[in-house]
Amino acid sequence: MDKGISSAVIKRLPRYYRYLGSLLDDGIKRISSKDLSERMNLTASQIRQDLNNFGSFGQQGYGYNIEVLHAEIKKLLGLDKTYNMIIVGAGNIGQALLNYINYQKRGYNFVGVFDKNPKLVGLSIRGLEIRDIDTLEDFLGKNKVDIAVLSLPGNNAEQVIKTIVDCGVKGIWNFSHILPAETPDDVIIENVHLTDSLMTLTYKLTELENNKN
Amino acid sequence: MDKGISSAVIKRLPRYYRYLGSLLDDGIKRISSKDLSERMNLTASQIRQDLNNFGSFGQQGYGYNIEVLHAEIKKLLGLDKTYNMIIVGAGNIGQALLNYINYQKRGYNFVGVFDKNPKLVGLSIRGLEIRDIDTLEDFLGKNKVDIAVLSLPGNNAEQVIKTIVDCGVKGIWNFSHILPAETPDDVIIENVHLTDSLMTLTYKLTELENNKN
DNA sequence: TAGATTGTTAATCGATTAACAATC
DNA sequence: TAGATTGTTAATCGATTAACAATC
Repeated sequence: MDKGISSAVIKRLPRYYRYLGSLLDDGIKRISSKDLSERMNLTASQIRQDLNNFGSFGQQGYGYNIEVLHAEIKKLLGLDKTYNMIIVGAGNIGQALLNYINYQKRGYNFVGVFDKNPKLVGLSIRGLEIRDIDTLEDFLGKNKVDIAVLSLPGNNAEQVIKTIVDCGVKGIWNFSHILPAETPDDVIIENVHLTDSLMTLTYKLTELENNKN
Repeated sequence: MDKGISSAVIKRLPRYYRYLGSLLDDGIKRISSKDLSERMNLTASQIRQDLNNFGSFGQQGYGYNIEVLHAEIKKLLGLDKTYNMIIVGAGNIGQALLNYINYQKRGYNFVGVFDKNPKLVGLSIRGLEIRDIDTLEDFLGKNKVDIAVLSLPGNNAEQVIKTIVDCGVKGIWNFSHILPAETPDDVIIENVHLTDSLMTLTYKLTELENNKN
């Protein structure tokens, strides 16, 4: 039913959600597409177009009820549900995510942390014992896991992805540097390339420098 | 001179750089736009268009010399230079980045880490002593810093951004949740919203679920 | 040379912006 | 009611794809 929404629109949804959340925190009740567009640095037209992909959430002459719109987008993003998650790779990034995402108090339920380093296995972070990665397959057979976070070095990631996919996990949040292999259509992989982001920054810094001369 | 390159193209540059690096590692010497397009899941046309924004790096009948092209893109991304960097916020994310980016052995030079938590101040990570955030302004007055990494809670970030900008730092890699304030045109802020990425994943998982029914 | 593949122009496609009737 | 602002259609803009002459 929601099929065919352009990915440009989808990528803006979390941003709408953040801005609306912040307006809610400020106790603001309603907003027009024009006001929102000025805050978000978009056009009012684009906001209305984006939202109308999903429904008619506004009211002529009034604008949008922020609470309602926020809740609608929350639902669209699937944030009204809870997700069982595991972290594969308990290094700094894995630990950072465990602390950080937990803190957000959304519906993210961490049910397991895995690592292959014997020095880490057995330790606990945030009340979760780090398990040996060799027990991953067994664990996945016994527990429902919706999302696996891959925060381990790239060379190990390939085999882990295979295991995870074979065990029926549908969502992969991939911080590893592996180049995407073939995965089934019904598995969603979201790749995070932090270095890409840093390179974009250095590109722009370089451009700035060049334009000065 | 490089002014006016579309941001869609710029965002693809790091990806080209990664793929070419991986080909280099595999000892491959040359590649045609067609072959590369199949590996990267783009069209050959798009690759040629993208590259020709910056110059003519290929050769008819031959394709592209991978080593040359990789080096060219490296230069475009400003990765042939070195950057002095500081981390503001020595929590999990800050520490993860310090370890992780260092490991990459590119030209990223961490020259300082700051936090306001007295329990952290004075400790060392990766040979860098964590300094009190109150000494940030003083430090910036005495040291050239190109990029500041903001990995601290949003509520503190606003004041820190002001200090950093006032002290002439031109690049900000922002992991905090602050909504972007006004900054001068010659300051580049690259915002990383990890939760946005996770929300995109849950959106797609939800879409998948909906389409099944 | 013949084949391969680029660089580049033209055609197409999709996304953003503008305009406005509908209506709260 | 009059003013404000939506939802939506049409116009514009920009990015991607196709085509092909140039040339290694």
